[in-house]
Amino acid sequence: MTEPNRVIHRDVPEHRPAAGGIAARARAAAGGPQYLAGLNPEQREAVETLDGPVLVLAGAGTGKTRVLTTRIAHILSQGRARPGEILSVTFTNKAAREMKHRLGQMLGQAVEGMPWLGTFHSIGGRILRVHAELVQLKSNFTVLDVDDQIRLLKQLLQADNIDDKRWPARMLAGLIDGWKNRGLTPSQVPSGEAAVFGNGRGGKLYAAYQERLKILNASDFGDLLLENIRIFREHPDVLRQYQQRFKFILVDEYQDTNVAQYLWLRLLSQTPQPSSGLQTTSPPAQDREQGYDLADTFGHPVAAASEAEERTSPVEPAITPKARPKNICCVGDDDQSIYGWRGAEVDNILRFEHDFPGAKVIRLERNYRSTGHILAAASHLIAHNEGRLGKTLRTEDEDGEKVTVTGAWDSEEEARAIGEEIEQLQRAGNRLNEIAILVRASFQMREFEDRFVTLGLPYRVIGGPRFYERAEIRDALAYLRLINSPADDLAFERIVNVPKRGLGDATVQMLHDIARKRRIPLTEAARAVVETDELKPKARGSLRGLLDNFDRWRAQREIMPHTELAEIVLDESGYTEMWQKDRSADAAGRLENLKELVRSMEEFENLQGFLEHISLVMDRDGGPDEDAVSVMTLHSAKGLEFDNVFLPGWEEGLFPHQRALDEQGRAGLEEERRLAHVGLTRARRRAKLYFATNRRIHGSWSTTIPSRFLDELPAHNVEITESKGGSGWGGAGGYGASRFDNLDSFGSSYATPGWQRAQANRGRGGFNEAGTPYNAGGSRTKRAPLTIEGELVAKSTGTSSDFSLGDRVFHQKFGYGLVTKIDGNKLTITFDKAGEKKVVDSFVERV
DNA sequence: ATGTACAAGATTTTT
DNA sequence: TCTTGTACAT
Repeated sequence: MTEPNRVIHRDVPEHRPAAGGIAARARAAAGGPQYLAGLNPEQREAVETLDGPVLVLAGAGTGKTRVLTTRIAHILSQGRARPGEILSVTFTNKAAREMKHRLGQMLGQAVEGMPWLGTFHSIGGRILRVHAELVQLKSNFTVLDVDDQIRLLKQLLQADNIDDKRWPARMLAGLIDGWKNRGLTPSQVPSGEAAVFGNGRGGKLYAAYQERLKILNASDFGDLLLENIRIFREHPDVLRQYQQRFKFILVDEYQDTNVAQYLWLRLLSQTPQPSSGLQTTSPPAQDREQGYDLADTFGHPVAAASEAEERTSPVEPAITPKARPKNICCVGDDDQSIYGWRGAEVDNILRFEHDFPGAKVIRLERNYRSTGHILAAASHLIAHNEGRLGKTLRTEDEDGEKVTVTGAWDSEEEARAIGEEIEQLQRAGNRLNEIAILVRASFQMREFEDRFVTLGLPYRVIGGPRFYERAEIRDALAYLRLINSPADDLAFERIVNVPKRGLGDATVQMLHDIARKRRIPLTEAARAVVETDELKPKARGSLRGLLDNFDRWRAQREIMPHTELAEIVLDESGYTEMWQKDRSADAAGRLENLKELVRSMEEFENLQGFLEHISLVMDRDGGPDEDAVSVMTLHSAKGLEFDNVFLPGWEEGLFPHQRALDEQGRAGLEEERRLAHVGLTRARRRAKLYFATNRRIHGSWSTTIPSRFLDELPAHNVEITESKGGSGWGGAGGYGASRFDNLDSFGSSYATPGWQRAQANRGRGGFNEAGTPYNAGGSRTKRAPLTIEGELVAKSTGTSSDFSLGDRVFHQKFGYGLVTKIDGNKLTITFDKAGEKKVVDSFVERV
């Protein structure tokens, strides 16, 4: 083994002696411990309790991030640690950036000396790079993303002639990912899942996958942490170094950590024994039972290669009374755990006190974000969950406006109603940046986009494909990756025929066969093949040309700046040209993105540095900050806040999502409810809930019933409104009042779906399907008489659609037209002026 | 090697 | 209904 100490020093430049001055600077910048002044007593305690493990149970809007940043400032200011001795992990890059930004504001320059600030994966990756040789990698390994992972698996499946259509590579990738998140070896995987790989063969495929990763000098995201854990287990001296280095550990969003992250944290957070090295005792029995046993976990990811090593089981660091956990501070909210489906363990936070003996639990319960009504509604809703630690949030803000609940006929009307409310808010002086629409599933977004385009309302969709996930960026990066590391098969494969150069599947397949048989990377295989006659002359020439290009670029790399090299590569490879020739609408945008990519390279010293950054950190930065409504999923809204929040689609089957209920049962329901809680608590001043009675699911119309979560809201804080602005299902006079009775008042009528009752009781024609649970696939032919204020009075029908093909109709907005297609209540009409449109039959009138 | 026709499947998503 | 991926023909 090399001398990790030295290596680490190279890797951590901020650890120079000058760092000691930071505490002083920090104190000066903050004017003494004045930064503590604005904190309430709870927050202050969370900041100042520096000794021993601390769990901060922080509800929504209680100043979590502020506590974490202030805590770091406090540690520095007290001289308890130097920047390099603090490890702060967050869940997302976004959160890490936010933290860094705030620290910068608080400490000025000092933040530059704060290197161990980032996500689990980025920090894990960083440690792994330093000790790469311990897992038989070179330190410049590439990190595969999901896409690469899937393609690698496809290759392996193909090579092994495993062609099981039920389990395509993408699903296998998902499984492997899941296993790694849970810290499992193939042998520990639940039999149902293991069967996917076939008996015995499963291990082989997995082993082949891991082996191939090593040959390609690559790692997937799961391994960034798992290999870390392995190194820590097998090389106690390395572990001890990091244990000694990190005097303080801070973790944000602890409720979202998965098992691998948990294990990693637990290893790092122990105090090493000063005298006799690490304890070798076994972990507590409870851990073993619950599958958290460190010793059992992931001896070696490559099953075949590991057998020998596993028997010489290394010493197992464990938390014992002697090796006490030290200054770890985890911040989280069990009520905001919404990532269970991807391996997050709420249990981690629920078990904190058990895992870290002597832990102090501090609750932050004063909410600084939302008004009284919103907070009350959210708290009452979440109180229906059983498995929670329990917090009672309070606010000193005014009650504000009640949470509104609005019913709409269908999703289109829902979008229209929300659009009009937004315009109203805008007229009243609200900035669009302070308005968000949070949906459960991304397919809901389209309806809003359509509507906003019509209205000319600026909007932005958050959480679309990230910058670096775009095809053109990934292609360009593949070129650069391949220059940097010739062994990068996935990069090679990605660009070997992009732009088209006559090297199709057959050629690539051949290269694969050679590469795998000889256990060499594709590039080397290509080099070998070019020397033979195995390829047709045309393909051979083409491949040779490509290899020559790369040789030239690699040579140029030494003598020219990397940005210039990038431009040359994109140019000479014909890649830029390919998009220039492309006539499709987004080609210009793609070229623009490529320029942006080159521009972003300027910040880095060299190609290597840039690529390392890319694989772990690069994130699309929000574009220019123009005023626009945000549309996003509830999941991506976590951690954000807006004055006005619209929450459409509160219907059974959609929210709570049917699949969550089917697959996770009660746990699934509780997670959905937490999601609802997260949604509500994003709002500062106004929260507006919507449900539609009809929604199109996979193309066919279904009648839906309002979400049970609506029943779980406290009547006192909620107002039932009509769908506004000429779109409601009118005549809601007595409707509101009757609903109030059905809203939940603490502890009562949880089981009775009041909304369903209310609907059934209305006794209005047309709602004959209301209350019928979720009949997917049923096409709706009967409908209610609609009073559309300001528009038309729709037809009252007791029978099926009154329109027939060829009917001449009138529409308020589009004018006169001809019915050309009928689909349930959706009509396709060719309007005289507006052209062909799809319209709900209630908005047109036969003339 | 590339274009077209048809079937299947369609939450949430970070690194 | 619409997208995506695979099978097949050119």
